[in-house]
Amino acid sequence: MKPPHRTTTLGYALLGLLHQQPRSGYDLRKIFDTTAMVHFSGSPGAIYPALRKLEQAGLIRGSVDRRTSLRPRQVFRPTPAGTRALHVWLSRPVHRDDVIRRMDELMLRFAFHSLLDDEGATASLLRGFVREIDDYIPDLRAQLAALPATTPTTARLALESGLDLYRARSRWARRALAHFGA
Amino acid sequence: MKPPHRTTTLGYALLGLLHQQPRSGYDLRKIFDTTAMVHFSGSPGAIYPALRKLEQAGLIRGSVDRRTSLRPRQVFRPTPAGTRALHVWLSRPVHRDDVIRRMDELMLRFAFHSLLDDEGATASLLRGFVREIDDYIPDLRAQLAALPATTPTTARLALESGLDLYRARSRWARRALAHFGA
DNA sequence: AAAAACATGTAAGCTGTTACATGATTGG
DNA sequence: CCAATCATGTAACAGCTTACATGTTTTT
Repeated sequence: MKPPHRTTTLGYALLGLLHQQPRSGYDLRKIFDTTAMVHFSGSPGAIYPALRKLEQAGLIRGSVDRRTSLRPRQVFRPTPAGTRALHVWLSRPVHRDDVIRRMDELMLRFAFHSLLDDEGATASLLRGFVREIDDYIPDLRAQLAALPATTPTTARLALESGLDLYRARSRWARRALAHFGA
Repeated sequence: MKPPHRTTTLGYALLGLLHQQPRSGYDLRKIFDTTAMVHFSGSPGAIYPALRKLEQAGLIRGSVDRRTSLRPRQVFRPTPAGTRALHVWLSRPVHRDDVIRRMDELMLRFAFHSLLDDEGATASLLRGFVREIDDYIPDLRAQLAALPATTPTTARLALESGLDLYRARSRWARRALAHFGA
């Protein structure tokens, strides 16, 4: 029996992009290199092995395009199991750790959320987002207040910046909620 | 001849914390587990090997505390070479990639910047920060404007959130600049 | 004719994760 | 006395980076 296979954040990013339309490894690399999805590396040493793993896990399937050409390319598309895995991932509830340690993955999840085609689910994700952030903000504020008087100015300002960003995210999510009925 | 040894972001985080005061591996783990420096893992499998590497590179030196006790602890402090390496890192100019792909490291650098005790240098870092962000924002805005009409709402909103955060960072840096004369 | 972009991959090595392992001291 | 915290580490593994490797097609 195979080990369970944990899909990485990069794996879900690839799965989500392939759900939009079938693409080759090269297409995916270009996206990571040229769009705002820059925090993923478009290096071939990351993309091709990740595609291979998704294929082995049965979540995507590749097919050779332009077979006749001397420069063939392989385009990948999600299998039904891949689509299911993507839906499960998108539907995960928001936990405290998602907003503290995995904000990037959480925003990626949100970015692909439309493909669930369920405004209620998206509104629910956003409410979870707001809930966990608003729960965390007082913690940060307390940390700031508890800083010893000797704390260097830049350390204090860096923490204030973090607090600032969480407030900005909370406001953004509240505005975003307006797009989804509830 | 030894290979050059590239200090990782975690390495600089440790070096910076040890510059504030000598600490043990356990002290450092606690900091990562309980304060806003949460995006570093406090797992022993990360901390202890990282300390070992810094020691081998001659950047920190450990000394056994409470030698008599049955529960001794080893406290580390930076060597002169470690302090120099830290200063060089803190003094690096801000590049575009720092604000796009390495924002976390850049903010860590800022958080420790006070230890340079050079308000001019800190102001310069902040000006570089503002410059690169304000240079990047129009790019993001253009990407948003260039999004095809068919782009799913959540994808668009995620990109807007990113833009939002960069604006918040720019405002923060301008406010922070007021603390440093220039 | 050359450069840039297309297209796919492998190999070595480093970092970090997860899980395991051990034992001491302190507080309730 | 038991649980929590103190304190340090190792081993197996996964993942990504960097560098290398190869050849084609399009653009200048």
